[in-house]
Amino acid sequence: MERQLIRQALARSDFGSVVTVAGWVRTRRDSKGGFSFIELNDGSCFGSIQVIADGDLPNYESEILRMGIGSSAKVTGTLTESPGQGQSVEIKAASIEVLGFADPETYPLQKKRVSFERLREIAHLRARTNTIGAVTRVRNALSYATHQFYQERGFLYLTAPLITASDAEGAGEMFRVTTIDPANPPLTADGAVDWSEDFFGKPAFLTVSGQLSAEAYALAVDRVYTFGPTFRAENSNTRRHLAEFWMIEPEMAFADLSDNADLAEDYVRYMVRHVLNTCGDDLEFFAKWVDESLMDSLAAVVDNQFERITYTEAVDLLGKADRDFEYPSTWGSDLQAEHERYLVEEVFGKPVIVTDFPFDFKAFYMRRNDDGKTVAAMDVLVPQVGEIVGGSQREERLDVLADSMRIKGMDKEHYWWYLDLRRFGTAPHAGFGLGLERMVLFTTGMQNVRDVIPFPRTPRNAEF
RNA sequence: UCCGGGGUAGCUCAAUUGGCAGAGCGCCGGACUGUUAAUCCGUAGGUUGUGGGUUCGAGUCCCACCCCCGGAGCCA
Repeated sequence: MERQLIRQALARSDFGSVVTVAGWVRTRRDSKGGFSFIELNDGSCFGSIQVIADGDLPNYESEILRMGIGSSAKVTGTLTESPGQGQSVEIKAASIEVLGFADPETYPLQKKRVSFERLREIAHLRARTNTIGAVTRVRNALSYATHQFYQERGFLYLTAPLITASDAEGAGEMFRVTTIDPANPPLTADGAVDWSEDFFGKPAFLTVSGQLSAEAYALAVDRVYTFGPTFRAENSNTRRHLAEFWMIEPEMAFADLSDNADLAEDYVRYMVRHVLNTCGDDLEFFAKWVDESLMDSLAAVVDNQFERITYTEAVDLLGKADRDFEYPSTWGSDLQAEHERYLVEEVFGKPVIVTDFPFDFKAFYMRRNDDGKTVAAMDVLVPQVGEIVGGSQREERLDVLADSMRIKGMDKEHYWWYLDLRRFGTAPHAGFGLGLERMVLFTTGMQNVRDVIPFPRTPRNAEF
């Protein structure tokens, strides 16, 4: 007898057929009429399947009545139309094989709602909850849609290295990768750690971005995307930041900032459509229990063009705003979170792409505009989450790039190969990074990135 | 890292001026029921984050530290 996923069994209507499913008990309700209702879930879909366990079953008293929430079982029985409310299909069990009991005294999940904070402490079990199960399926759908979107458009999937010897990729503090024994490091003559003795013969770190690698490949095979983990050793304690997170970074040759913004907008809309098409039950759950405005937010992405404004226009809008900000916005200072939220949530009510930021507070690789003050950068901002995409047209002119690096105080020697890309057959190109966890937040209405990645890494937290 | 809030039963929380540590839910036992976050009755369940201090007496006041959450910064 072939076992089926519960998703497949629930979709059937050939009542009378024999089916086999397996999963974990979500609830058990006993009837002293001599039988029990067992809701079994295997994570293949939001719903559980109701199993009717009759008292005649040989192991009814000995096992089934001891089978609490979290127990695992394999059930074979007859698919029947359910007379009860809340489900159309159920299984009248012919046999129930208990695979693993879960002691209700010590099993940490209960039928009642458990706080997200508590679930983080039992991250190895939290995927068995409605919410985290739904998050897991949406996250998967976004990943699938990502590959589909880029593959359809001729982008090559690029596996960028996770270990880098660039000591500054321009995006925050880095984790060091070393094989040196910290208790007994090799030392130079002046007593400092001798990194030339380390595994790579120089200091090495976990990557903060695959962008530089992606640029090299885009300037050879036209368009690529990376999709992998990224690491930031910042002491960030917010609901939007992780020390290890997943980022998708497309990079296109022969493309400018406008092409880049088009790609980002198409990509985000593509993902939202895919989730709407494939995760209906999960979204319904989020809209009911997590974020009542979720469907409106998603509809705003599908039905509208994103608003596009320049940084300068944004500062003007903020200056005219009829409200007080904690920090005033002046041209030349970066937009504060409160400014971004005002623009996205109050002025436009849909995603906003802000472009052309001042050179002073943006990265060295961004292409300098003709005005001499701004660079061809862009941020995509969405309601609730804020910045979900950051990108730019890259500086393809060797002399300008070298000048920008000089102004930013960077050592050109470390970037010799990056400069080579401009020295030999340079071309206009552009790309961006999209944070997967932030995208999951946006598509689920969840509030905290720590709840939308399987095992979150944050300062002082890497238990699982 | 900075600012604010918090840490009391398995979970979510209460505890007046410093005066006998409580409730709901869950678990367990019983009743009842084609049930749906079932309902009703009952039992058990505590090193009040850690370490000091003040006091006849500290969950409560003082000092130090740890951890969690939210906001800010860093950014995706």
